Amino acid sequence: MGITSRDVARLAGVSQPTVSRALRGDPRISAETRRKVKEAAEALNYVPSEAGRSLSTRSTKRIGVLVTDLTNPFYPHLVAPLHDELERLGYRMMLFTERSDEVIASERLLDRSIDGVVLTTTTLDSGLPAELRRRRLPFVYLNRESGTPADAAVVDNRHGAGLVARELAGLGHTRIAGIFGPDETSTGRDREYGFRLALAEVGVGLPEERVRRGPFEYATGRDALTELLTVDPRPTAVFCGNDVIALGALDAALQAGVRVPDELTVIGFDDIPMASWTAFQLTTVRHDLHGMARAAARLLVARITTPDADLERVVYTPELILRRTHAPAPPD
Amino acid sequence: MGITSRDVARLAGVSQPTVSRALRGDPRISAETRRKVKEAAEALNYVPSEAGRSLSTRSTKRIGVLVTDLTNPFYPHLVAPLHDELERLGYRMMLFTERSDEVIASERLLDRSIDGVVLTTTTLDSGLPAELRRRRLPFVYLNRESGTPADAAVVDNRHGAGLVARELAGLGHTRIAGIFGPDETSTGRDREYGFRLALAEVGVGLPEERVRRGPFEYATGRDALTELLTVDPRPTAVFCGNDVIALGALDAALQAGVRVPDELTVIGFDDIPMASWTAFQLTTVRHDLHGMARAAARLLVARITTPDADLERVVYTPELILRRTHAPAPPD
DNA sequence: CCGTATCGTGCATACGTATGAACACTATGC
DNA sequence: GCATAGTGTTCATACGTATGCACGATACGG
Repeated sequence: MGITSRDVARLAGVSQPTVSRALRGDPRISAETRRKVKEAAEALNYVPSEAGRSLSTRSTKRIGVLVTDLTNPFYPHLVAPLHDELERLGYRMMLFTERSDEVIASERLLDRSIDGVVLTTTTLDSGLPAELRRRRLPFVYLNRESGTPADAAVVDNRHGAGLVARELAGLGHTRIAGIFGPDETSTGRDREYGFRLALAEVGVGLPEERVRRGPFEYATGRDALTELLTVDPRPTAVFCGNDVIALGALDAALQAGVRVPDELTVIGFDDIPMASWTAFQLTTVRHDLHGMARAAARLLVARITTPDADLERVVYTPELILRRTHAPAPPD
Repeated sequence: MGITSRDVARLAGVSQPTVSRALRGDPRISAETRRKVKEAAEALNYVPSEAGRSLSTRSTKRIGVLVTDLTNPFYPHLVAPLHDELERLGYRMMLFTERSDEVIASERLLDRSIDGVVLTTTTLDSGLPAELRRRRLPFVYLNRESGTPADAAVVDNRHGAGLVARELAGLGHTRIAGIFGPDETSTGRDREYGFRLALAEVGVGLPEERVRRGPFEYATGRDALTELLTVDPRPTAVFCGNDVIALGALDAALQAGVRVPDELTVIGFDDIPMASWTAFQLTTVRHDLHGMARAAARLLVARITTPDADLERVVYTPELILRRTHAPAPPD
């Protein structure tokens, strides 16, 4: 069924290795032979077998990308530029979407069907990074990271959260709430830590009763804010672990009839495109999402090419984007 | 570097073929031998090479999925269940996101690195389906389809659009507008056609000046509605080719200070989760998005298994979901 | 006690490409 | 006119798994 290099060789009147070399651009093949081979390949619609090539070269030019949940509006903004950059570098993307890292670990990543892995949603307690390291399968952290050392493309989450804390303090807020990501993620933990640290510096407290944590999802923000609105006295501002949580919070406020920003300030993190929709106009922390994804692709490919180079960590510095969901603290 | 079946064979004191058979569950292998082999494989952390297997079996257990743009909130709701169902059926997903089908065609799909293809965003003028057919690479249409016959999992778009037309007519709207998808997509065309047909039946016109078309994106709805609001007299209702366009339209109305639904009725199509957010409460046409994606996976796998079976077409019937963006036509 | 099933395993090989090494052949220099 | 260098191609083989076929071992019936 499939046309092989041998078929091309027969038609072109050369040997199979010559076909391989001619098509791969080996300089030792004469222009004349190359022309003949290319013509024959064209005529037969020859496409080299990926499996054959992989087996021979021990490289698949494929990268595995792990993401928990594509329907979360955040991840596509990471995956899309990652995909494009990988293609640009001559690699293809294999997407693995699983709730937990562990499920994927052994079989699926280790059958030599991929040359490397991009981890976008690792948790700090995941055994996967260590396992990949042990197996010498190159990988890179994107967005989140964990204790096992590896190349990484991440945001300075603490700094970004600090910007928010100081802005809120400057607006006179003192009853501040937080809806953070999971404590077992670096993004969840660092954003909370940076926020607390900066608040403490300006003398504002963040009691546990005004703190909620959960997955970086719409439902987390919606449900958490609904709860927080019942706390008495009610918080006047809430910092959300990411934009998606913030959108959930905005929705809950709308539902509850609480006016944003007059009665409640809401601030997110990431600045995904939806944050700028008229319906939301979310004040948030912006960072170079696309650049970060592309950097991860480059780091990984570099690691595959030169496995023993020093580890590299690309850290993006975020900035505060002031839209319409923040306002001075209302008088009591 | 990689552990091969030969290494396992050596440790277990059997031949390489026996390892292959034992691990694949060949009934001819004795329980005792199988135990020995499994132990050895375990001890060495053996994982069979995907390339070796593919080369030998001429099957990769991989499916290519073509999607134009993951950052469009619609597609993840198609891709996620598709991914899960494919995994359930023992296949992995390779994602190809490209603006145009053509780019992908030859090399990337035809190097025998995938066993089949799911087309989610084919255009009617794409040459890809015919090419795949010619090359005998199994494929299935999901969501959209085109002239080249193949298995398909789709929605009865005309019916759904008809529901909207009749609802609008029942609410007394006469100055109706439409923001449809691209004319070269089956979903764009069928939804427009079904809408026009049903409107004609109830004697309502849809003049070209109140019609816009564009990609199924937020920006399309936003920009098109901004324009439509300048048409005099202004339309009192607008049907959007999908929910994402409708969200753009809602945002444009908000921006322009036009109250929905009092001054303008907006109706979408698909009922993606965001449509039910409090900020939108979009009236729309619901269909079984997940079921459709799973059906496509099953159809494709069936086609791969039995290439000569009759073509199958799974058509889902949609229903109207009345939320808060529709109202009776305002008095002139 | 031998022939014959039956069962379990090994042997040989196929799958398609890539590549080091060998081998022709031509051109060059003395 | 012969050794030498350089060029273009073929030969042989590796990569890792799966599978048809042959073959040895065991059990069983006659």
